[in-house]
Amino acid sequence: MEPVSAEHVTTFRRFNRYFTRRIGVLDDHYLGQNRPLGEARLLFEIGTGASLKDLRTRLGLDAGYLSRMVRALEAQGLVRVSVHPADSRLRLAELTAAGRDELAEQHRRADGLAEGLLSGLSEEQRGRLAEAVTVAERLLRLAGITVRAVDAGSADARACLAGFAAELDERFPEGYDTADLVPPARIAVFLVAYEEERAVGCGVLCAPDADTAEIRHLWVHPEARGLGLGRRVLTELERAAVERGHRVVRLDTHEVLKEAATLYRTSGYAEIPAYDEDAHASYWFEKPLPPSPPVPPPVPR
Amino acid sequence: MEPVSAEHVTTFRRFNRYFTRRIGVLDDHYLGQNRPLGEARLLFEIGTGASLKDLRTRLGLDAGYLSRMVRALEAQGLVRVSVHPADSRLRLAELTAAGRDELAEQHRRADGLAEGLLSGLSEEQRGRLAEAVTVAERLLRLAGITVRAVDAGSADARACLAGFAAELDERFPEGYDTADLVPPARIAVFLVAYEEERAVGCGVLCAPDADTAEIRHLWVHPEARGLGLGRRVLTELERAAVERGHRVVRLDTHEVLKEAATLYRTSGYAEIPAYDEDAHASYWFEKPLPPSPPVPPPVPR
DNA sequence: ATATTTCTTTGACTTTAGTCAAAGGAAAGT
DNA sequence: ACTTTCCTTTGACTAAAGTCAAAGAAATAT
Repeated sequence: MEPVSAEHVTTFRRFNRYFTRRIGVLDDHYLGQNRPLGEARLLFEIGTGASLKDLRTRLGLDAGYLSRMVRALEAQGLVRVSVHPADSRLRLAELTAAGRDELAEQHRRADGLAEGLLSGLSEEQRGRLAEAVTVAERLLRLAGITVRAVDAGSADARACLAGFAAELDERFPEGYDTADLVPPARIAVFLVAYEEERAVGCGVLCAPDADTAEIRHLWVHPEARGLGLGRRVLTELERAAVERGHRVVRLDTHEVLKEAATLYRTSGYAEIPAYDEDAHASYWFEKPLPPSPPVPPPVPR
Repeated sequence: MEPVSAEHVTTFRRFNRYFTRRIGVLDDHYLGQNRPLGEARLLFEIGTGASLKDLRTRLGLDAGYLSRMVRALEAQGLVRVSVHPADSRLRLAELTAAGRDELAEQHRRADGLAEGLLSGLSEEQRGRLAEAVTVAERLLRLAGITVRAVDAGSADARACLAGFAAELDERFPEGYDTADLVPPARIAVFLVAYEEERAVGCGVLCAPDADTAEIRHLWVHPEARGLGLGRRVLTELERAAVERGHRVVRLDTHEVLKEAATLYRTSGYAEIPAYDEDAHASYWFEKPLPPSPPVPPPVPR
């Protein structure tokens, strides 16, 4: 959309360089006592147990290389390897007590180093640093999330709807039945947000008529909340509605979903009378859309 | 001093982990086309020219290893090596045109990646990210700076005083003569601030009498400004004064040094009448010190 | 039931990274 | 003038990291 200013690029790169030089050295994995970096990383990644396949993709390693490393850790008594119960082609790696001990020691050292570094600051400054890195992490995570239109029947789409329904079921005193989800046939656009290939949010656009679009099932995975992802998906849905030529978009929400109502109000939605008798709705909102299609974006690249 | 809260350690470590995983991969040096990381780093570090000795300490490499790598780059036509004009034991490495081209390409790629990442955010979010990383970088730099008492005649002490004098000479219309510096014999404590072994600031404590301490030549290297280092050195000087049993500390400053007066005022100093006729002073300040020695700190560790 | 795909293991490599010690030329200390 | 220290080069290594291909066992597709 907007071009990225050179100043922001410079600032960000300066930080990257400084940070990797200063802190990268104090990276957790370099603290694996006398262990080669690869093994230390592997130990860390196995954590509470993982299949070799997972480890391979997570660490981006060659299959042969990984196999040997895991066997080396096994020979050292740090890891136990078993056949995966569900699929006997897979191997499952888990830490032994000794492995957990070493990992714990690794964490203790990392804590010690971080503590040493932070001790050079006053408590107030530490607070400001903590806040700054929290903000930076949130924004970096958000920047790495992509929102894509997917088939409403795809596994990711269904997983998101299941997450959405499970959460409403918990939040509503009367529960929530997956039958109340919008039927796939009525879905015009299904957006899924991906964070590193994991589906972490969704939103559905329906088209009750040519003028009107309706947004439903806007949901963000609990682990991806607080990043501003809800707003991002909402914006993308509106963009899709504009592209499809709708002139107004409406949606409903319920008072138990406080954050939602705030999001809609601050996104230009105005409350309107009920347009249906959804049992799970207590507010109805509407927002006019700009004429479609907007000027085609200048495609910076 | 104050213990570091576990929460801050956790927050900071979480960020470290996330950042090195997400961004470390996009580290400048990994962008050295098909070049081994070591060579790419070396190319980057040579930049506008450096002695092998410098490179060795900056990169922390074995002398033999470095020598071979430089020769390899030379064989590839990226680097030119010559005898150092001032000391013929040293070798000077410089980039050739081809070397500069490759480095420029490396930078372009890094810029491109950073831009791609930032393009996932709105302009407003990018601004917030830039601000957050700027704050974080400042605080991390400050945290890495150590302030130590050194001999007033040491090279670092003299280098700082020279920097201080040169700056005043430039700022004062009438100039500043190094003869106006406090004579070494009258220096009770000389503190130097080190950032990664580089002297980046200083402060002098004199002791006109048993009750009174006087702070002079408080200075921070231009490249280390904005970190809060001036306040840090000031605090350390006051601590030294308390330890030595002084009951009050005074200092003077001049109106052309605006930042200084603000620092003193916000550090508990009150303006007092002139206690000398220093040509470079237009304000005089004083601050009472707590009784000495303060309760010995609880030494957390 | 057969072919194809997926996942892991093994063997046989290469490249990168790094260490250590000896040696020689140049500068600095005495 | 001398010894000592500093800086670089060279030889002779080792360890870590990574690649590629073949092969076998298990699951999936046809």
